[in-house]
Amino acid sequence: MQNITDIIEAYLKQILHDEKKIEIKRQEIAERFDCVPSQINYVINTRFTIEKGYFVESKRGGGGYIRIQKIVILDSHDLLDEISRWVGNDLTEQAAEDYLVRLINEQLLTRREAILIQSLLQKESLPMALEDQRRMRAHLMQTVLQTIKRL
Amino acid sequence: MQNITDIIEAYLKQILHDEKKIEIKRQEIAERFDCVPSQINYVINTRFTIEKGYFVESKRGGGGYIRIQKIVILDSHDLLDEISRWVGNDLTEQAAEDYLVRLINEQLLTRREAILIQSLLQKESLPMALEDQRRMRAHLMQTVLQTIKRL
DNA sequence: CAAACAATAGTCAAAGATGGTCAGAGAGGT
DNA sequence: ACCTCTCTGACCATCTTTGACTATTGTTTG
Repeated sequence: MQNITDIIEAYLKQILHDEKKIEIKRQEIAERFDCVPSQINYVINTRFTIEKGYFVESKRGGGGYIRIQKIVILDSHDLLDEISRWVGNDLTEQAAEDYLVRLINEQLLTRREAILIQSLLQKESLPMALEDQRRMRAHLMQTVLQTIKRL
Repeated sequence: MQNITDIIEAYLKQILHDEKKIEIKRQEIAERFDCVPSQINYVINTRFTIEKGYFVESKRGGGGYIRIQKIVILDSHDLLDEISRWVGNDLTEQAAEDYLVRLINEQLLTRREAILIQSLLQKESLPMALEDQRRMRAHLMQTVLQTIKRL
C-alpha cells in the first residue's frame, strides 16, 4: 500500500467513516498528495464506484467540487425491518429457516453465516419448553436482524 | 538445499512462522536472492500451493504485491475440541469474545460471522438469570464449535 | 447581455510499474 | 543417456501515473 491511489482511497474512506458524506476540491487533494488532478478521478473511478456502494457527484467551474457519499441501501434496511415486524416475539424453526434463505437470496448473509445462525436457532440449541423456545428463537432472530444492519 | 528455490522457500516459510501472512514484492525478493523475477513464481507454484496449505493472492501494476497466507486444515478440529473442553457448560461474555477472536485468528470464522455470533451471545440476547445466561451461552458456543466443523 | 476570462472538473491515451506464463536451457540423480 | 526438477528470459496482462486536451460553470468586462 505505497501507491498513491491506495493512500488517497484510505484517506477518503477514513473521513467517510465519520462523516457520511464528503465534499472535496480535486485540486486541493491533488496538491495534498502531490499528484496530478486526474489522479483523483482515477481513485474515484476505481475505488468509489456504484458497485462498491458509493455515489459521486461533482461540479466544474468556480466553486467546483466532488462529493462522495456511501450509499445506504434502503431496500435491504426496509427488508430487515419488515422481517423484524413479521417475526415479532414468536418464531418457529421452519419460519426461521425460511427467513434465513430469504436473507441469503438478498445477499445480506452468506451461506456459511446462515448455517451458523440456523444451528443456533434449532431446537437442540434451545433447551427449554416449546413456547419459551419460540420466544427465545424470535428474540435471537431480532438480534441477528439488527446486527446485519451494522455489518 | 543449495538451490535457490529451496533457499527462497525456507526464507518465506521462516517469516510465515511468525507472521501469519506475508506480502512481498516480486522484484525485491528476486533482487535479494539475485535471480530473475519469474523464479519467485516458480517457488510459489511449487512450494506454496493450496494442497500444501497456502493461499496466494497478487496484484500487478504500481503498488503490486504477492501475498501468501498459511491456511488451516486438519488441525482445526483439535483446536475446536480443545476450546469446547475449556468452555464446558459455563461461559462469560468476555471469555466468549476471546474465543471468537481466537477463531478469527485461526481463520475458522470471518469477522462478520464472529460479530453475528457475538451479538447472539451477549447478555442482551439472553433474557434470563445470570447463571442460566452463562449456561445458555456455553451451550450456544458448543453448537457453534460443532457447526464450524462442517462449514 | 454577450463575449472573454478564470476556475474547476473530466477524458483518454501513452508511459510506467508490477506480476504471470511458458517454452527451452541447465543440473542432478539413477 | 534419461528423467525430473530448476532456472532463465522473452513476451504478455493488468494496474497506476501522468499530462495534454476538453467540458462546464462562475465572474468580469465591453
